Amino acid sequence: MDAVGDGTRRAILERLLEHPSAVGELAAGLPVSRPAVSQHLRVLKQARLVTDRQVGTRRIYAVDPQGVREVRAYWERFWSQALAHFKAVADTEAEQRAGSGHEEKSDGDGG
Amino acid sequence: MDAVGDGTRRAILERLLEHPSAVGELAAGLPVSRPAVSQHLRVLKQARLVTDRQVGTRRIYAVDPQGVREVRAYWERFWSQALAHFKAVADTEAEQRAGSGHEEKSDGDGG
DNA sequence: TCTAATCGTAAGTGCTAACTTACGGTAAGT
DNA sequence: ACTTACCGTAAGTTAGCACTTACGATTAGA
Repeated sequence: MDAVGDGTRRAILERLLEHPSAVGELAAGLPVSRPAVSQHLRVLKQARLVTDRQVGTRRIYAVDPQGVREVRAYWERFWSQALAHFKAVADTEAEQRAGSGHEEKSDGDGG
Repeated sequence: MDAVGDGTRRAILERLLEHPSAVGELAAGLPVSRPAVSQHLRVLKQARLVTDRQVGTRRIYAVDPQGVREVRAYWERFWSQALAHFKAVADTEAEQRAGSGHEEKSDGDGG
């Protein structure tokens, strides 16, 4: 969750989705230093979103599809429950109104 | 995204999913002050996750199911693409492995 | 108009985390 | 063994955010 909350980490994830990469390669394509990327990768690794393996002096990071599925499932469940709950309540309230019209109000605030 | 990244905001959303509430009511059930809730509601409103309407001196906030659907769709698309992309790449690499090894290329960075 | 109730906003504070520089460690080549 | 390449981590700095207190604005009632 926190893992995908940061923009840089999402950029890293996007890169890794295309193909596994070493830390230096990732840093070269991002506006942050190599240690910063390394630290982000640590967070992603703790979140089980990436895996790493050593190849010579380099460390290749790759997306862990299993972790992606888990995070995705978590959020899908969250949103689904949210919508389901809302739908149920809206339905109950509609019955309670029993004939009263439902109106969506717009705040009209421009920003 | 940022909107649901904070725990307090998620708590507010959970409360609002049960039924629309005024700011004071929300604050009374949370361990933060009323202004804090008000600021969180501002973020949720900017994210189109809640709507508000004035009732007397009170302001009633409610979940905007349309916004919830949009945010949900955004993330579902994100994760789906991620998994789809990964699957495609994994498949391609599997074919490549069938004939030759896959080697990561290095490009010297200036440091 | 005066008072009570409710809310948003401004100003200021504390904590988290993202970032950089500096350093040490490991692997490969000569 | 020496050098080069690549990386993770520690230490320190800085920016952002969540929170609180203080204040002004709006609405309802007498």
